[in-house]
Amino acid sequence: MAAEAATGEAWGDITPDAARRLVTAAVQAFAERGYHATTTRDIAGRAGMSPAALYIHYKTKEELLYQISKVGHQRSLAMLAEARDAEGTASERLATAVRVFVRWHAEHHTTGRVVQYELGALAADHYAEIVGLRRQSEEAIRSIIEDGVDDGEFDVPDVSGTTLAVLSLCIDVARWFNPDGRRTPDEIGALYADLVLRMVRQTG
Amino acid sequence: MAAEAATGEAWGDITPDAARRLVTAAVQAFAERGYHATTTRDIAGRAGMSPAALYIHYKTKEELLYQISKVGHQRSLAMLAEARDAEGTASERLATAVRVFVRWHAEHHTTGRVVQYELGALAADHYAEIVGLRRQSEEAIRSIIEDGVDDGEFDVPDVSGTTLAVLSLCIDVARWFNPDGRRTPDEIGALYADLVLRMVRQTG
DNA sequence: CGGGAAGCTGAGCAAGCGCTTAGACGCTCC
DNA sequence: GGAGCGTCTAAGCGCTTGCTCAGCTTCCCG
Repeated sequence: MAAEAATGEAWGDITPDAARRLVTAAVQAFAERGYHATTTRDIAGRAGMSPAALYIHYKTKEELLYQISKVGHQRSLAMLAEARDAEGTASERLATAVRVFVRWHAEHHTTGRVVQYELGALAADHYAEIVGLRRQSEEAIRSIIEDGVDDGEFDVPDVSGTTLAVLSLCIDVARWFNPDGRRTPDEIGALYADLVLRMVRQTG
Repeated sequence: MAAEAATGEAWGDITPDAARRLVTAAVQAFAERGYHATTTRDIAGRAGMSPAALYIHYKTKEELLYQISKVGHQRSLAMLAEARDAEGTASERLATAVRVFVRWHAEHHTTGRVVQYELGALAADHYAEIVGLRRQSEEAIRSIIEDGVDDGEFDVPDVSGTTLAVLSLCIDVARWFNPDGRRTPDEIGALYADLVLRMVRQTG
């Protein structure tokens, strides 16, 4: 319910209405079963239309995945870039980046699952484009960590390895997060921000 | 090459020869394309036989996935349980657990990808069995962290949340690890053991 | 040498797939 | 009022899928 509301909410700016219904239906189906196990008949059915209607709005099933993947990655990148460019110390900016990124992957864990784990089903040219967006996200995190090292706030022997680990930790939230579980997205965001700061800060 | 050798090596005790070839072929195919996108014809072809020969050794395609998943999870659990039961401080045992677990997910990243990310394709009863093994793995990590807290070595406000984060961090290595990349499995294991200790240790 | 199990193949079946087509509906605009 | 357009459906095409089966070979055991 909350999850479904969130799924819909994130795609509010897609028009016409039928196209938006198709995208949200596809997100849910892809997240539950995976791209390859999802049929176009299933997507159309969830959106309340016949199988053929899908092809009026999207040329192929893969184009639906591309749309979802592109929008999701653009949003991720925007969040991380905003945290990087904000005022404040490197610790504050890193904590914000992790908190926001993790919270998004928990709240929108269906979208996150598709965005992060169904990349391999994209066509070659679409895949290349998405990989570009991912590299920019990685650069945003790395840049904050480098600032912290330069300022003497952080003690990080392996900057790119730690960047990878931080991103990996945040992303994997989409895989295991359960909306019926004990923790809210806010709580997980706060916990992870704390854990990441411990990973990079000057040791005692 | 190294990766393929590792893929084969991990399944050395399966007989007869044809069954082992099928399993290693299935691991590679599932890891590359995912379970649903892999055809039984592809698996049989990689193992050097006709599509029909697969069904002499395994009743269904899902049974192949189950076999891979079960053996992989049993090995994971054995590694973590051994680290839990070893001599030494909680710090030493946690570092060993992470180092070994991460190294395995890097060395056997094809197997790891299948084991960790294709669970959802298992039949309901097989899935339930695997979930039991996963819970035991989680308990092993949690137990080491609890020991560290009791001994005053660790400062962990949220034990189960941190346990989840540690496991998640290790598991996700299978997703991003690239054998042609700069880092060896040993190096990643050492880096991650250090990062995890920083997450749990008393802050100075 | 003979018989039966085990391993394997070529051919193919039923079902389900992504996607297309022909045609009908309702809307706007002149 | 009817032409034109965007939206949608029922039907179905061509293909691939997981899986089966009759029959062939190979090898062990007496």
